[in-house]
Amino acid sequence: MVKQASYNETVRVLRDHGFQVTSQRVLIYDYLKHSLEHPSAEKIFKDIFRSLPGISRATVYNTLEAFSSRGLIQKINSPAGVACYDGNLRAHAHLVCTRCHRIVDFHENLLEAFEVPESVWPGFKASRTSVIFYGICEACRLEMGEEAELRKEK
Amino acid sequence: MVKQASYNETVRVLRDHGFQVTSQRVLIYDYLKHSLEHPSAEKIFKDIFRSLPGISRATVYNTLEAFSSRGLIQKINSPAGVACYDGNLRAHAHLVCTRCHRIVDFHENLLEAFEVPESVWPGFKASRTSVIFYGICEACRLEMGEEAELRKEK
DNA sequence: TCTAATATGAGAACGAATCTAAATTCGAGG
DNA sequence: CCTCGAATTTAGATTCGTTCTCATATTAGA
Repeated sequence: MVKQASYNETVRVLRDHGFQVTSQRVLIYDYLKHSLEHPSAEKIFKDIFRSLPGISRATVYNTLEAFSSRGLIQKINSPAGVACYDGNLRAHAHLVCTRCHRIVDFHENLLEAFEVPESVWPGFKASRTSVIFYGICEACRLEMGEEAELRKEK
Repeated sequence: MVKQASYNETVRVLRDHGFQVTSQRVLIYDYLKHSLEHPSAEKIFKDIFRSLPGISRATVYNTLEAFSSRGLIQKINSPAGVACYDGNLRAHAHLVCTRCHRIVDFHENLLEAFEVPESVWPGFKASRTSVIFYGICEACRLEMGEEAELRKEK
C-alpha cells in the first residue's frame, strides 16, 4: 500500500520537526512535496479545499508559515507581491518572469558553499540563500512584440 | 552651488531614461540615491511628504514602479511582504534578518558574470540577479534568548 | 479515558498596493 | 513666450493577500 507508507512517512517528518499531526498538515505537506509548480497560499487553499472542504484559509496560512519557519518548505517572495511556496528543499535557484510571474527551477547550488564574511554584519548567521534571476520569458516577449505592433497601427 | 549641480544631474538622468521631469520624481530619485537604508514605499512617502506636503501615495508607488522597471533603482522583495527599494545600482547581495526584517548590503557581485544556461527556460532572458542571505542578526538572537529565559521562569 | 495544550474555523480586520476620474503640469512646436 | 495634447498627479475608494480573534474541536501524553 503505497499511500499508507507515504502517509506514515509524512507523519514521521512532522513529528520529527515538533509538529502535532493533523489531517490539514498532512494534506498541505503532501501537496507541496508533490507539486511541480510554486503555488501561492491561495492556490494551495483552493486545491486542498477540494479534498477537505471546510479547511480554513487561516489554517493554510498558519501551516505554511510554520513549515517554512522550521525549514520544511521554502517561501519565495515573488515580485508579484504574493508569497509562493516550494516543497523542494534541494538548494536551487529560481528564474522569475517579471511579466507573467511564472517561476522555473534551476537546479544548481550556485552559492551553497559560500560563506558571508563575518565583517559584513557581525553576528549575523545566514541559514538560507536565495538566488533569483529576474527577466522576461519567451512567451511574454512575443506578446509584448504584438502589443507594440497594435500600438503602431493605431 | 552643489545643490544646483545635483539637481541638474538628476534631471539629466531622468530625461536620459525617457521620463518627464516633475518635482515629485526629482525628490523621490534623490531621496533613494542618498538613502543608506532600504526604505519601503510607505517610508519614502512619509519622508517625502515632509518636503512636499500634498504628494500622493499613488505618485510614490507609480514612480517607484516606473523607476525600478526601467532600472533606475532596485526593488527588493522582502520576506515581510513589503517591497523595499534600493537606489544603489552596483551589483550587490543582501543580508536579511527574518525576525526584524533589517537589510544590510553586501558589496560583492557574486553572480554578476554568471549566465543561466539556455536549456533551463528556453527563451528566458535574465536582466537582473537577486542574491539574498536570510538569517538572524545578533540583536535578534539575543532577544530570542531572553524570551526563552522568561518562558522557562514562568 | 481524561485533561491540558495545541490547532482549527469563520469571518472580521488590517494594510500594502492599485485603481479611478478629474485636475494639473510638462514640454514640443509654433 | 504661448498653446495644446499627452503625460502626470491627486484624493480617496477599492482590491486583495494576509493576519487576527476567539469560540470550538482535536491531539497526545498521563
